[in-house]
Amino acid sequence: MVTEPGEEKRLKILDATLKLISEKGFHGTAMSKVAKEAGVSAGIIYHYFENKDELILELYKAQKRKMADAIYEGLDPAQPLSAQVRYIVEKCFRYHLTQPGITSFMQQFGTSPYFTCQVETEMRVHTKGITDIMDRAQKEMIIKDLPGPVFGTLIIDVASSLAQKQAVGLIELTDELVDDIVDAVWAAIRY
Amino acid sequence: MVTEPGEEKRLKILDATLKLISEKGFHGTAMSKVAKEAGVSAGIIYHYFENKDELILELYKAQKRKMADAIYEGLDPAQPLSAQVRYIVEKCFRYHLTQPGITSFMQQFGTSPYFTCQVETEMRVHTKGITDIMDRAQKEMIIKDLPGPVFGTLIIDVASSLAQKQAVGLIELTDELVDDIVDAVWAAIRY
Amino acid sequence: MVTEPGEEKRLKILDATLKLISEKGFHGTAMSKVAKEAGVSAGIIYHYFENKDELILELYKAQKRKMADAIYEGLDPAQPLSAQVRYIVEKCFRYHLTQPGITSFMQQFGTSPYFTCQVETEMRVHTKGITDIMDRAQKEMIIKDLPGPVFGTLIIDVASSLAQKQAVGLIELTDELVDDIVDAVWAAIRY
Amino acid sequence: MVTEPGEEKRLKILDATLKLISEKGFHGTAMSKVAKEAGVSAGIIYHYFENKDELILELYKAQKRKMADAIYEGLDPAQPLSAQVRYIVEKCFRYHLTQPGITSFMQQFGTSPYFTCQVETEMRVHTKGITDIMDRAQKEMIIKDLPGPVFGTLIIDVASSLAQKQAVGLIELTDELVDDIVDAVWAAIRY
DNA sequence: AATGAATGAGAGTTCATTCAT
DNA sequence: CATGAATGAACTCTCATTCAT
Repeated sequence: MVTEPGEEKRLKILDATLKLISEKGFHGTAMSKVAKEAGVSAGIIYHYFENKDELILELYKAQKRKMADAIYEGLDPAQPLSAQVRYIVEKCFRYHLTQPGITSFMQQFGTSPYFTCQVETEMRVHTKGITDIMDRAQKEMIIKDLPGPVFGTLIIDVASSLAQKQAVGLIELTDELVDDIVDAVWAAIRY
Repeated sequence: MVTEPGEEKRLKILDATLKLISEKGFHGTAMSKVAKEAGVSAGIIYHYFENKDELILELYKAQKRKMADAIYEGLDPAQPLSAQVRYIVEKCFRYHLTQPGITSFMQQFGTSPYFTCQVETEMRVHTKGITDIMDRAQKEMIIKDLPGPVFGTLIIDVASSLAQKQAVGLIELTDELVDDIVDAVWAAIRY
Repeated sequence: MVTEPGEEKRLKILDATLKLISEKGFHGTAMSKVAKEAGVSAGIIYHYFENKDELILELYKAQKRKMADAIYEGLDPAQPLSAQVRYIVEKCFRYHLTQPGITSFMQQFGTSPYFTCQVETEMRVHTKGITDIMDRAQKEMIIKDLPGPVFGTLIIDVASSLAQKQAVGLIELTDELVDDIVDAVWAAIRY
Repeated sequence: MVTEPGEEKRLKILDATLKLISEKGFHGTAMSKVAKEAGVSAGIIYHYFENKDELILELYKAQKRKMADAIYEGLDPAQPLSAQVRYIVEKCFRYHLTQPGITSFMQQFGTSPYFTCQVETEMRVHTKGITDIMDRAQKEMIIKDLPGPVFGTLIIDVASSLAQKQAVGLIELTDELVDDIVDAVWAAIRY
């Protein structure tokens, strides 16, 4: 058994929440709808999560972790740092563009009153793999001397903003365009 | 009289909505609270706005217009285009950083299901002053050949993302840092 | 107009609450049932009372006041103190015996976690007319030197206990029996 | 073994119920909390008790029995009847004053819709030891000619009322005060 | 005998919206 | 124009009870 039976249900609830919030927003996502979407009873959600806020917070943390892992995955430490940073930027863009649901949720969370300094600080443990590379690139004067969150904005927030604009039909992000944007972001952050 | 008495009340309602949503989010902003904050009765809101969604939409449009006007204001057509574009970028940053309430609302709107291609297209009339400059700068190969919304992301969304991170205490944006970031953004968009 | 229209609805809600709690208990009295019994919508209750606890508390205070007034009413200050005390005891018994609903509610409240020292202390203002007589009777050595709450128990709690036993059919309180019990209580408290 | 293993668990459930209801009331006492307090699973309660109402009823009966036994215990049949009655009154007061949890539960039960003529009639078997003495005292004209439940009220309900007032801090029942109250009650019931 | 995850009805409460005044 | 009491559907959350294990 890889996942216990309880864990599986927990995941179904998180998935349903992600789907609904990305489609209907926080306000449009009732717990009863989450239950229905997840195929569970309304009451059981409270067995796994203290309340709606906690459920949303847990979802955010899980997705942030997952994103960090996905971006870090495939990184070749043997490569020069500049290549590693570019890899991160590109991976970040691909990640968001291919998963509009996750992007939508993360953006809503990040712009809502849920988003606090504390939560973000807690997440640093999981993004350490990436921030370490950025820090080293900074010391080696490969990228600019800017605070970490600024890189976060230039990379993650730009990627997710664009992903959402694509989702609503404001732009079409072809592979070439993505390449150009990655180049632009690279130009922004390189020393 | 510059504003009619009715118009004044309308504005008070919009201001109250902006304040509450920026602080408490869509969910935490009840119409009754908007009324109380605006110092009007609950019923009268429906005289000025069809319903809550329409109120929020109107607020978004009004703020978008205001922002476009504020950024366009002071632009010197006599200056070289590159200077004008830099001016826009800088103005945009200052605008968001000094008005966290507006930024918070705009971001919440922009990441919510309210945000649609249609609304955004409607707004183009008001941002024309700015987009025209960007278009001309593009033709003169001062800035990259990227779709308009990409510039929108690199400038507006980056500015508002950073403004919000500052609001929750994740970064402190000193004047020098803002200059550096404007430089970085300029590096991203320049040809 | 003796009562404003809003006050009238408030009273209907309080009456409905009294009736239902006396019949079904706190647990068996849902807000929706109160609304139905009062002939109002579920939501409006929260316009008059902050929440269920507050509604119940208000009901208690109102009934306590009403009871104190009813018992005090008709008291002849010209009569000797001993007659006045006996009058109080008797009135108290009659009051509870003729209004089993009120008695049931008051008893449930008084034995529940709602009942606190603070609430009871607040009520002293309204029972002052009665407690003053008791105090004077005590000074004149007409009744025993016992703390006020002990008299409260011997008179009010005994009366309500008996009223409830009658309500469930455990005793039948004829007029003569009530007279005998009043005599017994008088024997308990007299000097 | 005095108690079988099953009986022991049954008692733990009853004890937990008593504790929680005395502290939080019927409403604030969920079966899951009873289970946790008793250190058993939620499901097993239904092996010992048909449902929550039955559990509460059983608890009441058990406590009523226990109280009757405790009060009867130590009674010396060789003593004159008047002394025996006084002994009962005093024991009753001490019992309630020293066990506020039991008193609180019994009072809540006695004032709730659980309390019926039938339940009370059933309990007569267990209080027979006491009621017999009262009956004999009545025949010998030591105490007044009042129905049994009236004595119940004057003794038990007065005792529990006072115990609760002490529990919430409305009075402090010193030994001397208790003696005085017992005297008062005796004055009420004696012929 | 024992567990505790699961159910689902129903609780308290909120809130967008209406409408008599 | 303006009020705010009133509505009632919908929300979050709880809990007595069941049942597969």
